[in-house]
Amino acid sequence: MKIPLKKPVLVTSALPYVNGECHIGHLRTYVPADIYVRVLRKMGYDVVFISGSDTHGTPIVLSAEAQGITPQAVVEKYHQHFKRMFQALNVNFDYYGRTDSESNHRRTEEIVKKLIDNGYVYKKETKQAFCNTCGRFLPDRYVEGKCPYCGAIARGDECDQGCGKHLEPGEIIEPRCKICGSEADFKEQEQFYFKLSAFADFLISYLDHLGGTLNARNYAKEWTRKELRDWCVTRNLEWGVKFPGRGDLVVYVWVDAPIGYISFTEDLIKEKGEDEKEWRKYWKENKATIVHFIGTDIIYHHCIFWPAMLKGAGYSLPDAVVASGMVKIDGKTFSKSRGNVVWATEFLERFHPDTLRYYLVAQSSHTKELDFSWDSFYTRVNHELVAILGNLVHRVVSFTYKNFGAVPEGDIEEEVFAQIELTREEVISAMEEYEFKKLVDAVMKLAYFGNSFFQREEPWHLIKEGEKGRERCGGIVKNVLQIIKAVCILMEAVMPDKMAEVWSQLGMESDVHSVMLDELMMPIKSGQTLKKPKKLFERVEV
RNA sequence: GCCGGGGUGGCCUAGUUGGUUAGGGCGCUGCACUCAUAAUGCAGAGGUCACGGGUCCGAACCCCGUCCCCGGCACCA
Repeated sequence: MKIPLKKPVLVTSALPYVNGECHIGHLRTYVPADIYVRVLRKMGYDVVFISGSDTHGTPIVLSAEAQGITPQAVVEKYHQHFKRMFQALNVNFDYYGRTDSESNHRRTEEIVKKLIDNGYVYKKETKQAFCNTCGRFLPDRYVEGKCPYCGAIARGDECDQGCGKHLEPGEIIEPRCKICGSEADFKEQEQFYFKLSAFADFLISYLDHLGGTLNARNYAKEWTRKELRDWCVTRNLEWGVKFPGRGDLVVYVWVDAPIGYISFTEDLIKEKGEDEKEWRKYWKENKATIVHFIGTDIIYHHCIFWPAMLKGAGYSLPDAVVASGMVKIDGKTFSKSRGNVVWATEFLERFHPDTLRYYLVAQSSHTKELDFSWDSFYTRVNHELVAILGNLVHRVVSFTYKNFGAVPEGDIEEEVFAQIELTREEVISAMEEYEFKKLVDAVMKLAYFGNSFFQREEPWHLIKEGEKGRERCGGIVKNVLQIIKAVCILMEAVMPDKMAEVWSQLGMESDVHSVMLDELMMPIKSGQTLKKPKKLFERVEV
């Protein structure tokens, strides 16, 4: 999707649910979002990048109980953990909030009230499983019993191991509490529902124009072909945003979580000291382009539920939803309980964050499943980062440093400019397609061209062939330094630390993080002193 | 069951409206080079594009049928 340059862009990254540590599955969504933002800025866009912790909901309450601490304490612990991880990985949000903030409570209440006023939320009596031992209502997923259709063991909402049928509340036979194991029974309980069914026509036409990746759009369209059922948007919990006028109910987490996108924008505006009304530009007046980065697991919430809520409450609608595929490990599904998981901390103790950033986008197309294996990681680091990119930088900078000490005189050849220009175009179209693999492939191809060019011209011979040879040699070297400079600018979004290192080795004075794409075609300055070369990446051994 | 995405040389994979000898990477073989982290460069071998039929001057790509793999199926973050 081409984004109009005149509008500001708001990029959001899915909110991590803070009841556990960060793993590479999370990063598969956040790293590309960060890359996207960095490239957009280099292209001249005015971008705001936000995210935050999703702090409410039953799992956090249960996890707190299990540890004998408050939900606040659980949230605090993992909120800080995620903040540290993002910092360590150079995922630079302009604002990273949390959904239990005062501003998010206020915005959620405002939106829910608006939905009630507009007639999109109604009251309904439902049967709710109640555990007498735990003394509380149970969400359907914490109810276990027998399927009334096939007799298999089933969950409260679905016969997940038997016939696969969806179960209505109250249908399951011999319900038990999954938490304590004792018998549960059903009680009548008042809940509030969101009239999703009223938005069917709206969603069908909305999805036709929605930008982003095809997987998100296709999944969502599929839902609109079926009957859209109304959503129960309240829960019997203490922890969460109180439903207006009801002290005993909180709103369902999927209501207040995406509203975080709005309240975090407000918080950012406030933090920047701008006019408090500035956020309206993004969320009320349609004056910005809104892009959501998510995983395929929450497409339903972002492409169906969320736009319907926004529409119903009179807010601006997202322009694009970019959904990344799930991560597998050695071909197997992620599973914390089976230990089939790679934690971010574990990774960062052993490797540089930029190698992970590179791997995550280089390994597979964004919308496809990514099958992580240490073997494929080592191959990419050793054969691509060390052998192609690191080697190009090291051989050329070393050679120049030793023989010239500074960038030599010479003109940039047409062939080199053409190659850089081609790469620039490939990078831009990769962004329009949300294909981050195409970005790294294009830049690696440019590095490959650099190696090939250097090899072909054999400057190590020229340098020994008198004054004429030395002059010619300098010209060659300058051309390859220009290629490295271009690689730096284009790859900064993927490996910000490493490219800053190269930038400094080249003796550049500016900041590679804020350099624009226009710099690509500006010849590197002759006479600029190089820094003492250092290996860029270390080989990793199996 | 329904829906979606796939099945391309030993492995991974590109192929956007059908059009010259189906691209790339890993691995493999040979040669060159020594500035560089035994890194690089050049060249080469290797494919009935799941299977059967059809449309067309022409199909990996379109249509029909068959087989296989993966994912989703709603209140789950």
